[in-house]
Amino acid sequence: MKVTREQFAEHRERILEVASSLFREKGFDGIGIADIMKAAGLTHGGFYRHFASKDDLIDQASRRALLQGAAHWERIIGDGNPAPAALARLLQTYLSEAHRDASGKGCTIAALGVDTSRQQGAVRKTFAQGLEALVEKIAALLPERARAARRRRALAVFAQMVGALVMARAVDDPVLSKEILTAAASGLDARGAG
Amino acid sequence: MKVTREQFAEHRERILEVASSLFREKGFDGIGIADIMKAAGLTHGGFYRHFASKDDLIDQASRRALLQGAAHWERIIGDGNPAPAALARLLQTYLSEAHRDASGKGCTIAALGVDTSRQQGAVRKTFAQGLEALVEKIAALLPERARAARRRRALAVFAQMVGALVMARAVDDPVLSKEILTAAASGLDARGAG
DNA sequence: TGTACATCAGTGAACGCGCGTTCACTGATGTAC
DNA sequence: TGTACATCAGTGAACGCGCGTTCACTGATGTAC
Repeated sequence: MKVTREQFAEHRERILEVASSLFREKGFDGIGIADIMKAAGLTHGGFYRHFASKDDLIDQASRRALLQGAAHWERIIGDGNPAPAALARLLQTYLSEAHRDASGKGCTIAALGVDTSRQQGAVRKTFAQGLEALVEKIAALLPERARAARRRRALAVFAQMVGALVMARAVDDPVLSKEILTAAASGLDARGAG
Repeated sequence: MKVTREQFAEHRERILEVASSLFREKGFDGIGIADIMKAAGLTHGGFYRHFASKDDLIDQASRRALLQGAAHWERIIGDGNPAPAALARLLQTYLSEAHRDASGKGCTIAALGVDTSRQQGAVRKTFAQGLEALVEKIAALLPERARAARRRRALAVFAQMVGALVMARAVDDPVLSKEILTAAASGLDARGAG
């Protein structure tokens, strides 16, 4: 049966929300339309009233996840003063066991970057834009005078964050996993202060 | 028809070789048994004479890819003297556009780390062991006196390498992609020399 | 404000397809004598 | 060394299953009057 315009919009939001989480958890290939719709409290047939295809959902859900990630970073960073403390807060949160164990609610770059590199179409551009936004937030917290130097180091810092999370999630040994997170955090803290 | 013992062993090697490459390129879910066997010059039916299941192949192909990766690193590093030059060589190779564009022949951690974190079973242990081996090779090139400090920084350095490769592959903008690789390389070079 | 009706969001069965896996069969291998 | 035969690697059809997508249908919505 038809639903109100508001309900339709709510359903769409719910599908995007659920999809952005399940994609991050299980990968683009690891979760199907039917399960996403079920998780959103709907049946799979109605999916195509909201999205043109799974690829369309992949792009839009990724965009949403990246935007929410940037908003989350903003909350952690606050006004960004003092910068070293704000950067330390970001690193501590990002390189935590909690973040490692909650991929569905966590960083989209770390969770879906590899999946995206295997994808063709709109998602790859969406990812580049999402990545740029996060890199800029890191750059704003770095001490270098020159804008180019800040950006260069922001890219390196973010790479280390993403790589550490990917590695910490891949290994099965909890001691090694924690060691990876700690090593990356301490390495970046030491530099962030300099 | 039956084949000689040597041919059987060759076929097994060829399946592993092809699988280790195709998995890295397309992910564990992105390539099927039939296509792997076809790429190895065989038909899919014979697969189960060689491996118990796809999961079994995933584990064994990953192990092979990780071992070959370690061997490749050894060739790049050489005798490891002088250490800063050896580390610089490793970074230059790892963070090259060639490596970025050849995921099927490249680093298994960067290509399949995220896939592995979604997997359960033997692969995750295989990955932890493979990762340990690579980290040790980096640690041996670092200047820190204390073993623990070398290991800590080796983990951080490797995280940055992996993250940079993942990010460089995910974005569609070739300028940004190259920028990521360069930023990570210069960041690590500066520290490696210190 | 009330009524008639076109619209369309949602349902669930059905579609074709590709997947991992199984199976009967083939015929070369390699062993027993 | 030669022969008979059990073994088994490889083939290709077939299996059940889950996937993305389509479709006829339902009935509440929201618009035209």
